[in-house]
Amino acid sequence: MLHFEGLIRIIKERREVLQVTQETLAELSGVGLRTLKQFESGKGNPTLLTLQKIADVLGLEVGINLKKVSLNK
Amino acid sequence: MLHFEGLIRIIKERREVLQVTQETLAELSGVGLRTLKQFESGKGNPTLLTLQKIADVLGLEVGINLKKVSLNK
DNA sequence: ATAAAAAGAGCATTATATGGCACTATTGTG
DNA sequence: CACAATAGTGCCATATAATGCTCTTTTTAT
Repeated sequence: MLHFEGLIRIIKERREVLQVTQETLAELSGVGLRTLKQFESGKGNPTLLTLQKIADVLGLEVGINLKKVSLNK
Repeated sequence: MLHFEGLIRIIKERREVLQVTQETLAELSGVGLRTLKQFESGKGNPTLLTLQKIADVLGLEVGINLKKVSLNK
């Protein structure tokens, strides 16, 4: 499972900025520690609900937007 | 499973704007028709990968952003 | 350099998402 | 209205996400 680099990066950075450990984030969000570790380490394919729970605690929100178009590719 | 109204609305609207049926979107995205139906009807909790596949075909992308702060409430 | 804290990984179990099929309901067009 | 197309649902088998436990690796602080 891979392709979630962007999302993962944002979550990790945000967690670090807020000085929250995986363990604390797991507790606060209600997501299992194992699940969080899996996701942050790039393995795993979380459900939308799991992602939302994590994001929520970090003051983030999951959204869906128009893709930015890059002309050349 | 509920709470994904926003995401669902965007996907449905976008699908309708593009005049794509659920069936076609399912085929194009590689996501099972059943899964797509579940999601759009507000039942279901798709994985991030599933959501990405759907979004991708519609020219959308899943992202995570700072929550907008509402002062009151 | 070492100890403590935090992050990652193997293994096993449980919960749940996926997806096919057949059927029903809703919507839209004549 | 009436028929066709599209959307939603029950049932069910299979795949895989979620989670806990234990252990290893990496990072951080002293």
